[in-house]
Amino acid sequence: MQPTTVMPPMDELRKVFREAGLSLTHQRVVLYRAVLEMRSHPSPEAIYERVRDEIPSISLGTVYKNIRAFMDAGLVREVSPHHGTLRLESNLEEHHHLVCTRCKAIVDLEESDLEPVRLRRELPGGFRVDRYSVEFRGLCAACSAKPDLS
Amino acid sequence: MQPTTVMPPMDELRKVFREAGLSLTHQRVVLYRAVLEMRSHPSPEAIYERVRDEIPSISLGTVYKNIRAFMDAGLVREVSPHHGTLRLESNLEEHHHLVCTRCKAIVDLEESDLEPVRLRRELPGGFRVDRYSVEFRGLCAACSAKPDLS
DNA sequence: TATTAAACGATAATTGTTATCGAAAAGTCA
DNA sequence: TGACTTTTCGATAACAATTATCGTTTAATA
Ligand SMILES: [Mn+2]
Ligand SMILES: [Mn+2]
Ligand SMILES: [Zn+2]
Ligand SMILES: [Zn+2]
Repeated sequence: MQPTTVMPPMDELRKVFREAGLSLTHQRVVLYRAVLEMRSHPSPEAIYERVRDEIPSISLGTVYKNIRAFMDAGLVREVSPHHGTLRLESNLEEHHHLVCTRCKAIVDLEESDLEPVRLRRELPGGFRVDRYSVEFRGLCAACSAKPDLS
Repeated sequence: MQPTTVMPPMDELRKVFREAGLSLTHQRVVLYRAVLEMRSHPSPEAIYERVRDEIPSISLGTVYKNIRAFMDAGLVREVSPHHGTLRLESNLEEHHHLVCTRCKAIVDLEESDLEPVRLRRELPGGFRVDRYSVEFRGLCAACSAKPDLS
């Protein structure tokens, strides 16, 4: 059972946006609700398609701009810190990763560096697992030394 | 200590490429060796920069083509299956992912679905971890039903 | 070495994303 | 509420990462 994300009512949304420093527009409300409802980790395109039912005149640029605003405000995240460019893996051994979210560095962690991951239940509906790996996200030494020039 | 990737000598390379169905070209040899040496999970651009020292006339297109060929042959992999496009995460709880490498579907796994991940050693040099998550890669039910139309 | 198939380099095309800008809507405060 | 200021919107241009095209060069085969 998924943790039920209650769809925030209008006055709750007003507060959320206020605290995020985002003024409340119709497009934003519809976009935010759409993203919260879609539990499929949607792409900008997928959100665009979905939201066009409600606001046919909305522009793809507006979708991107607001997604970015939501991310900057911490209302949503991106699934992968490497979505911008392909990164190659030449280490074919089973292993794990340490990922710096600032400089995008990726460092290997040997499989033997951690205890084997153990599932407590069956995986949902017939998913066939090839491999798994653990991703530790954070800041590398160099990046956490530098000031947060956001 | 990293598992030392021995740089394959020429006759070993000849065999690797033969088995992968790739004819042996100078560009390929240099590219493959570069990727194996670079343990930083390099981007195509980074590989390009590196290889230009040895083959100044090489084209970025050739880098992309051969990376693709290496991936198709299973000689290297891509770090993230979602590097093509941004995917949004609206579930701010700690959780994990089931990822279908065919259709790119991403399904949440609750934190409580697996035993906590435990490290056996200290993390290398001052890395500060914000969060971690486990990614299970494989084929979803729908995709593993369908034939492999590659 | 001649023939054939595959790969290369240059460059055009595509795709995902961001920037620009005038018009429209939202925030502010009397 | 209305005048004024600030922000956002939609349209579209610009960019960046990646793939496709194509004539030339190189490798595989015998
Ligand atoms: Mn790795
Ligand atoms: Mn998720
Ligand atoms: Zn870093
Ligand atoms: Zn699938």
